[in-house]
Amino acid sequence: MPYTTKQRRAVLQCLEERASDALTPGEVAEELRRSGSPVGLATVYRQLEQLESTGLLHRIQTGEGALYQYCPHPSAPHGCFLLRCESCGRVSHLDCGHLQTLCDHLAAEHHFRVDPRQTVLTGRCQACAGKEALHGAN
Amino acid sequence: MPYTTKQRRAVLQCLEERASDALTPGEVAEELRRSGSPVGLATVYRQLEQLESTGLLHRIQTGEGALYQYCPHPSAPHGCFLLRCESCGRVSHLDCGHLQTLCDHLAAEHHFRVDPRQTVLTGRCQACAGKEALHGAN
DNA sequence: TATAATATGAAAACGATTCTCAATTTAAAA
DNA sequence: TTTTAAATTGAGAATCGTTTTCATATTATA
Repeated sequence: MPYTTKQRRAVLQCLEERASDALTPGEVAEELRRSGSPVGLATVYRQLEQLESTGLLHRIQTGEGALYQYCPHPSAPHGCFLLRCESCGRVSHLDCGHLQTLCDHLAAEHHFRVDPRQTVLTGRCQACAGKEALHGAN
Repeated sequence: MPYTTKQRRAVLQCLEERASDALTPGEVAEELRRSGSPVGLATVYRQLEQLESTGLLHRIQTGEGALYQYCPHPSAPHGCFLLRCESCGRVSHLDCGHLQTLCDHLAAEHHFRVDPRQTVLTGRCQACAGKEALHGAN
């Protein structure tokens, strides 16, 4: 059974305080160092993995590595989906009936059970879509 | 402007012949070596990247690295979504009106434009969901 | 052909992540 | 409280996927 260590609490608190950001393990370690409670990078990795497996954190896999973000409603009945803007990197949470409807449809008609915890809808947020319409598209 | 080299053709042909599989760059290189037209790993990476950017290949990012799969309909009007079974790893293509409806809804109500080419719906296919119901869940 | 632009491949470099292992901390038992 | 066994820590080494380097080879064009 896992022990409750001060490193574990520090990692979770760090992500809770920056609940609107998705951070890399390195950024978490740096943040903790600056705030005066340094945690070894290996331990940061270990704790992030454990906290994710219990549902307290979201994990977002990008081409450059993993991001972790605090999960605001860890015990939602059906989990929640993530929207990630590939331009600014921001991740937002989406709890929308239409998505549930789609998942039901996929299960019934396409024999596929989507796992919301593993699925990230990637695209453009409004702000970034607007900017790119002005300047040259990307 | 890119040249049409024999390595480029070999990489694309390799993935076309195994259109139902998502392969790692290393697996592509190995396959080519075995089939008698070896291509350097660095070149495999370069060609996969280019072929993906033209829409001929899908790219799926996993925790262990990237997978590439032949795209059966590269010029679909709205792109297509991918379903990936996190148990057996198989990737299937989904061209479904319900998904388009959802994307329209997200754009209209949530101000977010999903990019199908960047989005992978991860979950369990029927076969794997069935197996796991029998044996211990995973 | 001659040439200029582009691609190749082997090896080195790189960066994210995992592993190793001795030292430390935790939680529960005595 | 002390003891004890299990679990965690952290620094550095190791691993692994990917990118870069650069001299050589290939491609398309003049």
